[in-house]
Amino acid sequence: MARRTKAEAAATREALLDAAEDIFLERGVARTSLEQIARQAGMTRGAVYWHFRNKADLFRAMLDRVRMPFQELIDEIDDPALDDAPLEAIRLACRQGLTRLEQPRYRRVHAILIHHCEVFGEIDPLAMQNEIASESCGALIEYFTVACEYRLLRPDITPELAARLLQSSLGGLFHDWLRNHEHFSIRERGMELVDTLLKLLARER
Amino acid sequence: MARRTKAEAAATREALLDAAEDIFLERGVARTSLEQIARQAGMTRGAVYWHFRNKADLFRAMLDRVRMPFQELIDEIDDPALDDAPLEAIRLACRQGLTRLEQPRYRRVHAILIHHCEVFGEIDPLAMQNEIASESCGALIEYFTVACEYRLLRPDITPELAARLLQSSLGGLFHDWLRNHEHFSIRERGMELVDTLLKLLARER
DNA sequence: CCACATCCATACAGAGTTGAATGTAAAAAA
DNA sequence: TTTTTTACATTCAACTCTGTATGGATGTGG
Repeated sequence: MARRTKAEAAATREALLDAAEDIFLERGVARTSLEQIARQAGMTRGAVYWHFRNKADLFRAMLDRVRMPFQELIDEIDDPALDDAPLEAIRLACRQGLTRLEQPRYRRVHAILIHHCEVFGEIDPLAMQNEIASESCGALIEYFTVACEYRLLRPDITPELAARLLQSSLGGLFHDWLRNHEHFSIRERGMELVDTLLKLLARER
Repeated sequence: MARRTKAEAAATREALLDAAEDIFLERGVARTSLEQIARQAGMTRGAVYWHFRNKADLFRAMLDRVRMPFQELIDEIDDPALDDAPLEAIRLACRQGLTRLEQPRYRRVHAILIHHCEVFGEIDPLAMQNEIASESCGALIEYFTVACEYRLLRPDITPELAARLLQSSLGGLFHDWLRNHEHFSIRERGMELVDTLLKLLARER
């Protein structure tokens, strides 16, 4: 086989990651060999070992394609009016995140991370999930705290409790949806949850 | 090695299942060999293959030790007054389930099922999770429907929405707790969620 | 007390996977 | 153009795990 152009090489790298997503999702991470990934991409294991040190390295690269920090979601909305409307900011951030999750790549990679991989090598998916969860929960608490200071919350609800409620609800819904995404739309049902929860948590007026 | 007494044989079977829980939880299902399980139990693979057909069979046996259907939780409470107080029935059933989850064996096996195993052989953990989820959600909807007929719910909340909200919240909390159970008590925080949600969902009076 | 079934250890063959070594043709650098 | 590097394919040795076959000692039923 001949050497490829730089662009072609980058393309095979992406093809390998695509193939990994496919087979990881189908058979689970542990039970797929690098040979299967290579063949799915029309390559051999030589290509895999050229682009990645081993399976853990490939896995990390796969995850790197779908990072999504919470603050970034807020920034994307980019509406200065949201500084004075924390509950609306939460609502829009959730909408932004839920919408992005509907992109096939995001859904598939998260499904792999949560449902189709165990601890292996230097990779600890549970630690990654913990990072994501605690980061998003921390951001939620901040916004709910502002909402509390603005007297937007019911007086018997603390910001921490509100944040935990919302985060648990979305987390549970997220897990259910990842198990069978064809049954419902995560964006629709997620926003249904968010809207009702925010309505219930908000001070009556 | 000599043949053991019937009771001794049953004990080694349990010891093998205990050992499997230990190592499955530590290294994940896929990466633990039957040899490791046997050695952890002080046996060899011969014992494993005598008591179980293969790893999938052993896995099933491990799960069989912790079945917990929703209706059974209600029955355990056994209070006829609950027929007329569906919201209180839900509350107590949740408390019962959350309490049981704090038993180490239940926690560990569910952690394995949800976070430490992929699809393998004839075993599909996602299908099992789906069964559990849909069963409990169905039961919740029934009780919330009764509550709705009794005018116990806010008029803008449907039974389905209430059930989904509660189930998502508990599911999300459950996942978080399984990832790091030493950070908080599932029973306490779970009941906190349940109580606030039921309070928010109930009709004001 | 005898024969047999049971409970487990040991040994073995086979398959699958990994990582590294080596080969190689073309792209890129000189 | 020549040289070097790149981007893979191919091959090989080592390891691990599985399933099964076999053996042996001892409970257990008759």
